[in-house]
Amino acid sequence: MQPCSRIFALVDVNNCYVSCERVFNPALNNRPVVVLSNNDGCIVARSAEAKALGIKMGMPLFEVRDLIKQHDVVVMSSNYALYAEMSKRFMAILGQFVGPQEQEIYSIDECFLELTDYSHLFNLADYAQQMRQTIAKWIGLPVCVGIGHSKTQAKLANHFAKKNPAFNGVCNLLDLDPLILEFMLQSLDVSEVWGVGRQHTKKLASLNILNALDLTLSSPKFIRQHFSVVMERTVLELQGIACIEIEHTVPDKKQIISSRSFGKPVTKIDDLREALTLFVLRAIDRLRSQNLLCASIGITIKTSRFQKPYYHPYIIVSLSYATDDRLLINKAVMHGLEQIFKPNMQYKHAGVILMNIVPDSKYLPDLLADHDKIQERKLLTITLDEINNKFGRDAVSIGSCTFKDRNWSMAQTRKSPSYLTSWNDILRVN
DNA sequence: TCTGGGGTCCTAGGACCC
DNA sequence: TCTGGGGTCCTAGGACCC
Repeated sequence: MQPCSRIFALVDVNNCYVSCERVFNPALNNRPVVVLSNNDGCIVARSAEAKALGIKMGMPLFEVRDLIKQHDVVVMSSNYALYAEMSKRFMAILGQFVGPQEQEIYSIDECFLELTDYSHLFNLADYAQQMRQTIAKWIGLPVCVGIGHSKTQAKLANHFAKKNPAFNGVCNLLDLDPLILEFMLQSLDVSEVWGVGRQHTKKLASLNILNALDLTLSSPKFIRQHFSVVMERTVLELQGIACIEIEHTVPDKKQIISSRSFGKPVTKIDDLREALTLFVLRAIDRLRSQNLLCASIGITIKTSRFQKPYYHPYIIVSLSYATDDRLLINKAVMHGLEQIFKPNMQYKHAGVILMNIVPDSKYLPDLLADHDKIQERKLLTITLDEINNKFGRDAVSIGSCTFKDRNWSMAQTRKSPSYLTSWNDILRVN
């Protein structure tokens, strides 16, 4: 074990949504419980008891109706506001165990920690047990912790911690006997590895890579030839070489989706208009809450994918400038809808996607100060007001900037009403 | 009859510019 | 008249994640 190798942990709430419900309703303890998706259509969370009955993640409710009746399974609609609040507290508690740079909120119920600097201060398994106990005591949620030399290893270890009670909720790969680890990897289907989905599982099988050990022992180069850099990284990570960093700050969204399935099929364009208008409002709320603007919008409507013919058109409407204006965006969405709407169809789903997202102009000073932090393509928008206030010049610009050797080059998009040709132009007027 | 919602990244290929 | 290559940008599609 090299002294310089990094150490990561993944902390994960067990059966998150069910566990959150149980905190406020202890009568649910020791009973099979499932939580449903938005339209009460699918199962999105299951208690251990429900899993034991063979109820699978993502199953449509109607397929397990009999099982549910037979075993008196508690069925609940989801309450995302509750889960989000519990998640916030869960993350805050973990924040007391590491520095802000060492914590990544990965999803509502998962948190990566970097523990590299703690291994000489604490026994890491004990430290992880402390986290578990604190979370259990303060907010009543059960969690498991996996520890390894990379995020992928930490994920794997977390899986082991959950499946094998002997670990008592904490699995530290670094402490494991190599032979036992090898056996565990061999017993684990390759599809359980983080980053390996259904399609890749099939392809890996054709290459005779069937379990986690096979993949760990594969040559990264060989894997790169058959897959992409993503899978190559997965192999390296499995081998204990950290390739994926902790993201301690939440990056700006690159797209914001608001979409829903309809309980009953929708046939009239007016009903779609109504639904899409609501989605626009929801999406813009999220856009604004993060001080972002968007410059194009995707509109999608779909018939049931379980029925033929499956009609699922998609259109992108570009705006001439980045905005968060409700009326403007809604108008664009209505326009797009008219392009793709076909009558006599049974629509089951619709959605709005805000794209081409850029920071609100109020971040411009930060961008100026930190411009060497921006390494690659990044959309930069400067509004008319911003230019007037800051630079006293009447200009509007939307464009992609490429950062090269501390010089900005700016390529205007076709849509720009007018544009500045270089970053220096802006600096000069200043 | 009933089948979730919200994201990211990578790659390939075409358009376009110089 | 014919012919080129490097580079960027954009999009679609496919894969993955929770």
